[in-house]
Amino acid sequence: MPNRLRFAPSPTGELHVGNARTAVFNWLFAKKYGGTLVLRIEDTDQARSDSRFEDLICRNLKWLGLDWQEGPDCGGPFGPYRQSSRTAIYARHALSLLEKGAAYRCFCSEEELGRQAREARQAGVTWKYPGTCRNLSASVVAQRLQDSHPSVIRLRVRSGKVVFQDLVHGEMKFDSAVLGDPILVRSNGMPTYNYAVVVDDGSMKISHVVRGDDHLSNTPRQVLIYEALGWPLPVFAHLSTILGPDRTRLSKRHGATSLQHFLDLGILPEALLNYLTLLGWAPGEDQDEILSLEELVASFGIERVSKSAAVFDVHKLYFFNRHYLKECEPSRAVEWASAYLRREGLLEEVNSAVRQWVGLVVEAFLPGLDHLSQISQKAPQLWSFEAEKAVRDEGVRQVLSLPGAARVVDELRNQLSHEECDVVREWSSIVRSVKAASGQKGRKLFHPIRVALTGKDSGPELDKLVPIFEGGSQLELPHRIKDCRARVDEFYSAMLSQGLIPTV
RNA sequence: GCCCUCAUCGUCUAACGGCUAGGACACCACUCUUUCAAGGUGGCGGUCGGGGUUCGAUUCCCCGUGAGGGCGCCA
Repeated sequence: MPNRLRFAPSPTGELHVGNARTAVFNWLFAKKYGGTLVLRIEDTDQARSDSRFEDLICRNLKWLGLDWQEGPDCGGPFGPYRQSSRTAIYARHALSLLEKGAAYRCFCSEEELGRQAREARQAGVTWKYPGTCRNLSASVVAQRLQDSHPSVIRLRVRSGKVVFQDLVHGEMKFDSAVLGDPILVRSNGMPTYNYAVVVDDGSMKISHVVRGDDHLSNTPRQVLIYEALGWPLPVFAHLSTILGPDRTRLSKRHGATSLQHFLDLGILPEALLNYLTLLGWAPGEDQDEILSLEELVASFGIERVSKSAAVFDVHKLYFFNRHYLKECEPSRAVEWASAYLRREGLLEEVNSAVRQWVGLVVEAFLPGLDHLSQISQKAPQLWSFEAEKAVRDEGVRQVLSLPGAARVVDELRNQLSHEECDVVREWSSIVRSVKAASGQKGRKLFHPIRVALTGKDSGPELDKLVPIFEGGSQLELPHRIKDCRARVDEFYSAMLSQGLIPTV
């Protein structure tokens, strides 16, 4: 029998990393052991479902690098793949259960049952459906239906143990005595979740149900529905929950949790995929944790999946992202970075000259970035050079108090003042000349140069910044970038006005 | 309240019942460097508590404790 896996999100919001991880494990399972992955949209909650989210979820999954063989977008032999278009199927099977006597109609009112449940809870007693309508005679049922008395369809739960196999937890055994007869079909004719999944998984011939362990307690109920339908049980694999740093279920209040959010942040999909896989799974003794898509598939094994809940640690995600950012094709980072800079209004038209220049910017700032959107915090310093303000900065002042600092700035200004000098090409010889003329070397040489050029006491390497300043000053940008000469001149004047240049 | 699940450094995890409980992230220190990063080297740090079984328990069993989930005409 071929392996058939499924991922079944509800289109009620953006795809959460917890659900994405479930999708990843399903996908890995299908790739590793060979199998078909089915995407099914669980949109029976009409009030909260929105096709906009369905579209977004699909796009985000593809962005992560996942693919599926059957689904609402690509069709397949077991469709339709949206629960909202499967109501006839649910109704048909419900009818057959009714005929078999495996299910029955219940006319108890929602209010009455709700009242009982509340009272029981207050009294501290466990409540389950008492089975009032379990054994109504056929004529009574017919009469009430005739009177259009509203009714639901309930499963007739058998007594005894319920057993199923779970690849993560092993054999699971439950006593059906704690279960009340669950509702299969609501009074409005819509199926309940537990019933719809079973009908879908069964009729789509799903062989392995890999999902979150929040469904573990519902599984016995579902197993009984499989039994009633006379269908073979799939093998289950219940994945542990992902928690926030406070050890509660990861949710919106923990901040960034959706795939779309990480995409916007400038997290590379391969980094997120690698991290998500490592949440609740480890490749084994002494194996590197940095794993490509192919390596992940090769070393994955469902039997190594952890049973305990895992805390989502954004620092480790950033670690992977830094790694993949350094490895990634430069053009990819440049495209992405350009988008961020355009959003900040720092770029307009991105032609090939601009693109080349952004390449330099990315190369200069990349080593310090956790995620690419940080470029929009770092890069603006290329534009915002204010010498007057800079010389009042404490860090800068400290640099300028180094012996010979003023001399270095003065010499640098002299060197840059030659009309026909190509600053980028001659940068190292300019530095050499400043060094010779000022008699300074090491930090006493480079530090003053840095502050005069950038107005800051730290930042990317000067060798990388100089081409960025010079190149940037030649480009048609929304805001002009000052070249080295303008910077040093300005800085020198500011020093003069602050009395930082000793008069000789 | 009842039912279910889970429990190794701060976090993610590894360890046929048997080496000094291993690795990764984070953190700290050192190193490299013109600075901040990045890189390199090293360090700190853990088997939830109590009972058993055993020559020997992180591992098996029981009892606590803690955490998460389920008990809906939500998914």
